[in-house]
Amino acid sequence: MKELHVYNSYSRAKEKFEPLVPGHVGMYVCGPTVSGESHLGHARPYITFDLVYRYLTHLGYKVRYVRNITDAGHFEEEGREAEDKISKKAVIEKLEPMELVQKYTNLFHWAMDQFNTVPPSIEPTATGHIVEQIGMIQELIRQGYAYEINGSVYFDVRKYAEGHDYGKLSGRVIDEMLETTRELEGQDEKRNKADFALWKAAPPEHIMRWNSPWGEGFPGWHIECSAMATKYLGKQFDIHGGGMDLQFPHHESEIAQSTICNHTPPVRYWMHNNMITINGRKMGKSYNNVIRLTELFRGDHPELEKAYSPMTVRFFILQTHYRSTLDFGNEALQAAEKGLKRLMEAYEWLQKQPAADDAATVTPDNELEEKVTTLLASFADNMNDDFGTARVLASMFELVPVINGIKDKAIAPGTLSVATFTKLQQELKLWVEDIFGLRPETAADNDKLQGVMQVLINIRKDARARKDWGTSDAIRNQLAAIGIQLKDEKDGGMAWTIA
RNA sequence: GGUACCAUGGCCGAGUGGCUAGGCAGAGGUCUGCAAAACCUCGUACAGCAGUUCGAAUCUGCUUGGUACCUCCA
Repeated sequence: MKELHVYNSYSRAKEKFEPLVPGHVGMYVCGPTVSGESHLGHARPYITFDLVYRYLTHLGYKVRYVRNITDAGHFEEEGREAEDKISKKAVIEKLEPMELVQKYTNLFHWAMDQFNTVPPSIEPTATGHIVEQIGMIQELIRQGYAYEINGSVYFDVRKYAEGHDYGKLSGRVIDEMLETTRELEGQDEKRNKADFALWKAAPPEHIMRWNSPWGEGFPGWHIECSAMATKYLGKQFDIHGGGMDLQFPHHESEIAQSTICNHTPPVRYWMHNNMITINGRKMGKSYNNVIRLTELFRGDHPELEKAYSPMTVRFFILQTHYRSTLDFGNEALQAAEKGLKRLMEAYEWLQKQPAADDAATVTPDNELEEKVTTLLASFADNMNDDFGTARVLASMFELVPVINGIKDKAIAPGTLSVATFTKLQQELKLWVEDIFGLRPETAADNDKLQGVMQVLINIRKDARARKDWGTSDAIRNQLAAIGIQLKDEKDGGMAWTIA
C-alpha cells in the first residue's frame, strides 16, 4: 500500500489513516499501573506502539505521543475486596505509596530503555491530574450522566446507552449487560450493574486520598485516561492504543465519558495489540507464569530455559503481527535469537563498508539490482498495510544472503552498482535502527577486551602460519567455552562475537 | 453461560481467490588443516467434512479443537 492504513478496532476494518490536523498526529497509549514490577505483558504494547510512533515520525508527522503512568491505584470490582492495590502493598512493604510508585516507575523506564523504545512526548501521572479528573466528573454530573451516592460518583451507563452506542468498541450488547442477574455484594450503590465508578469514597484505611466535592476519595480507573488525553491531545485525537484486554471496560468507558464531556467521540482510530501467552498458556497469576522483565533478561524463571536479551524479545515481538496472539515459547524465542544474530551480523558488516570503493568493472547484474531495489521498496508497502512488521523482517532476511555474498566475494564486486549498494546501506540503517529500533548488542565496546582479543588473535594467527593446529584449536576452544566465538574468514582474518 | 477471535510443513509465524513469505531445526553440498560462520540446494503445509468457483490455505455452512474478553490485568 502506498498510503498508511490502520486497522480500526472501532469499525473492525482497515482504514486509510488521515490525521485530524494535517502534519500532526495525537496518539494516546494506556500506560502501566506501577503497583508492581513490569512483566512480559508490558513488553508487547509498548514495543508495538513504539513502532507506530517511530513509523509515523518517519512519515514526517509531528507526533505527540502521550502515555500515562497509573499511579493512583484503582479498586477492584465492587463487592470483592475493594481495596487500593497500591496502598495495600505499601502497608506490606512499609513504604510510602509514592515511594513504591517511584520505584516501579523507575524500573519500568529502565525496561523500556532496554527495549530501545523511544520515550513518549508526555508521560502524565494520574496523581498529577486529580484536578482535571474532578473537573471532568463535575461536568458529567452537570449534564446528568453521573450521580453521587455516599461520597462516590458513578457513570450512568443506561442513560448514556439511550442515545449512544455503548458497547460498540468491545462488541457488548448493552441490554444483556443491564439484565445480567449476577448479584454481587456492594452493588447496591449503583443504579445499574453496568455503571462504573468515576470517584470512590475512600475508606479510612485507604492511604491514597484526595479532597473532592464529594468528600475524601480517589478517582476511578477510567477517568484518568479521558482527563489526560483531553488535556494534552484535545477533545478529539487521532490514535488511541492499548492491549486488547482494555477494550472492555476501560476503553468503552473512556468513550462514554469523553463523548458526554466533550460532545464528540474522542478517538478517530482505536488500535489494540493482541495478548501474549507463555508456553501456550495465558500469562496470569493463577498460572504462576507471570514473568517479570528482570527475570526475563536474566533467565531467572521456571518457564525460561535461558535468558533472553531485550533485543531478542523486541525482534521476536515484531516478527508477529501485532493483532495476532503471540506465544513466548523457549524454542521460538531461541529461533528468534539466532535469526536476529544472523541479521545483525550481516547488517553490522554492511554498515562498516566504505561508502563507495567500487572501481570494479563487472557489469551490474540487473536481476540482483532489481531484487535489492524491490525488497527495499517493499518495506514501506508492508508497513503501510497496518504495520506489517513481520513481512518487513522477512524481506530483510532475504537481503542477508546478498550482503553475505558480497562479503564473501561469492557475489563479484561490482555486481551490485555503487548506487544500489549505497542505497542498501542507507535504507537498512533507516529501517533496522531508526524504525525497527534494533540495535547491535555486542558487548565488544570495551577497549581492553578488544585489546586482549587482538593479542589472542595474533598468537593464533602465528600458530596457524606454523600449522600449529594444537595451539590454534586450544585458543579457539577455550574461548568458545567462555562464550566467545572465533570465526576464520576467507581472507585470513578473524572475527569474534560474544554468544 | 454470553461475545469475539483463531486453527498453516518438526517448532514459530506471514499470507484473504490462481503467481509455492520468512526465521529456527533437519538433510546434502561448497569453503576450511579441522571446525564454526557464511553461501547453495532440499520440505509442495494450510484441523475435518460438505459447498461456491474454471480455480481456495484464502469465500460459505457444519463439525472438532484452542484462545481471549465478560473480573485487577498489557
